Amino acid sequence: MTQMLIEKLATTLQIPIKRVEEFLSICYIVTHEKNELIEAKNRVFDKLGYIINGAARIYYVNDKGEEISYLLQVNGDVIGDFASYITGEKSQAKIETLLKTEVLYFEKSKLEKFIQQDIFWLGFSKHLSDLAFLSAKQRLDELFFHTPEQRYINLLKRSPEIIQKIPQKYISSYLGITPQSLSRIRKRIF
Amino acid sequence: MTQMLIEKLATTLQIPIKRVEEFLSICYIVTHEKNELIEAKNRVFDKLGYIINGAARIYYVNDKGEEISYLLQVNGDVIGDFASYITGEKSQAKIETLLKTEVLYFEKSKLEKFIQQDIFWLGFSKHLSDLAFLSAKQRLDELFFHTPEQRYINLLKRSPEIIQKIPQKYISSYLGITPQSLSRIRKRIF
DNA sequence: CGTTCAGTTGACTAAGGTCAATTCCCGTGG
DNA sequence: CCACGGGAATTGACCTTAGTCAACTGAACG
Repeated sequence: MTQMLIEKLATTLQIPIKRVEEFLSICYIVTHEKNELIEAKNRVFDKLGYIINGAARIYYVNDKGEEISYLLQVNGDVIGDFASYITGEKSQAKIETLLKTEVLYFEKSKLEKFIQQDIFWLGFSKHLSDLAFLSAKQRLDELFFHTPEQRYINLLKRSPEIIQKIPQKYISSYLGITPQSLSRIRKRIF
Repeated sequence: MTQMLIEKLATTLQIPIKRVEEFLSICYIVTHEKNELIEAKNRVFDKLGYIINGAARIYYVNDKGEEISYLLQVNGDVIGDFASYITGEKSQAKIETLLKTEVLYFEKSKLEKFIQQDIFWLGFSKHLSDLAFLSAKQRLDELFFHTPEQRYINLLKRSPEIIQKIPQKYISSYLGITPQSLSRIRKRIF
């Protein structure tokens, strides 16, 4: 475990280094191969992951069998279905790596044990919910207030990493449009 | 304070009646007139409200001066900007009642005092964040997976109360379309 | 080389946006 | 009681943009 990762987690999670070290005692790292299906649908998400290095997509398959990319996650992003994590209900989401990807996982049950031992972790747990809310709201705002073209331009600015790492067909789906439309938008804005 | 309201809150918040009674000690009720601007923009939301009876819209004004209805809230819904509530940052949202509306408010600072006295309220506070996340995700899914027409049909099913109480111009904005388009959708689906 | 799949391009369709005119509804004042 | 005014809702004509289906290009890989 590098010092850099610890510091980054401290910043992201807004907790002291000491606490990060404590937290890491219930974490484990898995290295996934490229294009590995790491979560199938119809299961309860009893853990969350943090991408140390790599890229993944969280997607759904609709009734026509089309895959719809709900989220594209890169370094520092979370993977999992937070709704399933908090409600304990089954998730329809599937997760696939797009590159060789190192993920730091922790299990809900372990965090719950922590909470029983030290109330600090309940506050931490609330903070996770707050972060999940804020990122859902951000994505919601993006969809609600902007056109696909604006969303693509915003994505270019906000996350060049996604543009770089992830094939266009997934990006178009994430933006809520077809690959053809994305291709035309790209043509239009240059 | 009616018994019915207490029971409803116990269900909504998923806490025992005893706790609801305790919670109500830091709450107060305000009755707003119809079409009252109850929150201007550029302020921090240090409280949240629960609509006992009535209707309100949470909206933004874009750079063209157009009002965009972000949320339409009726009986049992929350009013406020949860993002501003948790981050302490200023909100661009404005809130206006659409009917004479009774709202149950509580202040963040009061809840924080509660938390210091009894850890139960930290769990409660996390639960609020979870609920906020789930409703943001629900709205996000609605926007991401469905067309405006489907969204209107879903709204008809999910909340006839909104259709009844709230003028179409706000509903169209909430759905992300113009009043003209909503009018055409209504024509189309009958 | 040939296969495969991502990405692009073209022709056409569908749906929502825009602008303007009209109708409907409702409250108010003569 | 009726006429009028004003805003909401509808309708029409036209525009813009994304979807669809199909063909083509290009790069990666065996």
